[in-house]
Amino acid sequence: MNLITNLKQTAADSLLHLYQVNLQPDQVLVNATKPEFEGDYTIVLFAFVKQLGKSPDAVGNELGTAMQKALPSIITNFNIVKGFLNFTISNDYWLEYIKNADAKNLVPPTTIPQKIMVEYSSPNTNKPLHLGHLRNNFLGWSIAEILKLQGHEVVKTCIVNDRGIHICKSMIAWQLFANGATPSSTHKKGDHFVGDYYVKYNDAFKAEVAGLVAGGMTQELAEKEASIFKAAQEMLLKWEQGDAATLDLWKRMNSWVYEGFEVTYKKIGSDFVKTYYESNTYLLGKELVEEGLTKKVFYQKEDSSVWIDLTGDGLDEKIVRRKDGTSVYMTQDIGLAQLKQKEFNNDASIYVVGDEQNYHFKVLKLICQKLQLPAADGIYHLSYGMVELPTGKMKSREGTVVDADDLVDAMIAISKEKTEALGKVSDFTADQLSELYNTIGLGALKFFLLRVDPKKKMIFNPEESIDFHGFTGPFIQYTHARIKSILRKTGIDVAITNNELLPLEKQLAIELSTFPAIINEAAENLDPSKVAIYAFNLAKLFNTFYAELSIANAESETKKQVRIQLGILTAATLQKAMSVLGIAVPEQM
RNA sequence: GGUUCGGUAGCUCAGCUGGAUAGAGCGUCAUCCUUCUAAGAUGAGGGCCAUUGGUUCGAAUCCAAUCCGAAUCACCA
Repeated sequence: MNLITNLKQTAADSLLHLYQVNLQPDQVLVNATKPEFEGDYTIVLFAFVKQLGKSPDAVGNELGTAMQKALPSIITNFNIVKGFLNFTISNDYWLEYIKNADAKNLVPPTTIPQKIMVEYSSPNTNKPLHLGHLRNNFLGWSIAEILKLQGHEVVKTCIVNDRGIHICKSMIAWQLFANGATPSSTHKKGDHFVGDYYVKYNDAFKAEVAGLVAGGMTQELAEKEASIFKAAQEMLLKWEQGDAATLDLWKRMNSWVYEGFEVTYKKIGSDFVKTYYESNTYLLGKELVEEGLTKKVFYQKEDSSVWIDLTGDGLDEKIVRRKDGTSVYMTQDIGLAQLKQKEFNNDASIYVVGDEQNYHFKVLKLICQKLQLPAADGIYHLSYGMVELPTGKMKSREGTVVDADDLVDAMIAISKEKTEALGKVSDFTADQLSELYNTIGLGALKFFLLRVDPKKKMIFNPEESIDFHGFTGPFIQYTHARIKSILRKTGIDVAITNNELLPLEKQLAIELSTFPAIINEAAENLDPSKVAIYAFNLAKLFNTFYAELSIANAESETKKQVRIQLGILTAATLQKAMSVLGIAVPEQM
């Protein structure tokens, strides 16, 4: 049992015994003691003082005495300051912790493992990935790894938006302007190649509309009448009718895009167990509409369109089938949820999707629950805020989109520059160097995007490059490399003997011991930033430790042994924490 | 207009299941490399925690109202 849980439980037991008050252990507030006071952990007494009608000092004394008696090997001392009961934890307790902690198994597996699906990335096949996709990918990948670390089985999936009018737009533009050019004939990455034609479509569209407006048409009408737009609409119709030539072109252009995505995913480390394509799933959910009508979850209007009334749940009415019998987005998603459930039988399903779709996922979950689909209660929306520029939202039409490939390459280039300037890796081979630059560049980028609470929107300023100092990935990578450098010199065979721990040694042990709780918190809140913040605090603490105390040249052999073990545990914890963020830590940098 | 989310240091963010003097990083200034990696450490400076009221022994944290910003309320996905 971890120490804080133990203290809470003991406090609850003691209170019951002393005063016959029945409290849940979680109702007892146990905090780390503020550094300016003596002790390690603090119980706030005010909560019970009132119902007991005693003074805080009296309660503190009685509770402190009882708890010390109950945990004689753990609590060595206590004091009371203004309603705060401070406990000092025994040296031996922490020494035992340091001795027994297993660097290879830092997080105990959950007792109730589940099968959890994480859907993330969801690219469109008409343009390359951008900064927003990076946040999505890193979040999805990370939350999957956090759940895995807890012992859950995780299925990573991706839904590709590969059909619709926007895809037809790049297809039309390619027909009109490409002259048969391909990614290989132009030496362009496939997704960028297709993206360029999407831009070309928009330019041509805009020009045509401007011409029509100049000829006296209203803007609105011109947008509908533009021939290039009509061509795209026609193409969508042909696609839906299964026209062979259209499907050929569609497949061909999509395959270019997938080749490009493949490169990017490989570089940033995204992987999926199963990829769903909207072209296969967009007709799903039709039977569910029938089922919903039978169950009277849905109802039909006079025009024969089908709706669900969610006004009782504080939401609006929502259409689930058009009057022409076709599905809408919501219907597809219900159908896809059912399909995923059938194929993988998952207990829970996490959707990593931007916060603009909060309403959609609220409705999705509600409808699935009302239809009594299995695991409907296990639907979670990991909603994240947009990445914005100092000038506001990124807009592809205005060319203010930060391209994923460009950004990743820029980060790697910067890490190369900085590493060369420091000149600490002269013994590396060319391959090792390029791997190191990747590790550091991507580490900086991933950490930058993951260190912020996902649900908050964040601002990225392309003018200021992402930092490599302070609260950053490279800082933590550096701390890891630093520890490894020491351990290469000292060796890692340790024998811990009786020993007094110095404050910094103890502090480090305490910080290390909270890692499993941090992973839990991150998993419960679907929030990798908790792990990022923890890794930073641990690295910072180690660096203070490093500046104050020598490991290799410790005052005594017993001290040296303890510090080597602390080094091993810190390095392992940093490595593990960073690994669930998708960030590798180098041995040397 | 309804709903949801946000407003904390010059900037980017923690803290929000109420607790002791509100924390980091960047930036600014100062100090520390003949001793384990200075991508580091130490210190200084910087705050009406949007505003106003309420609950409480105690409020950045909970409640209410107001102001500002964003998203959404599509038979687009």
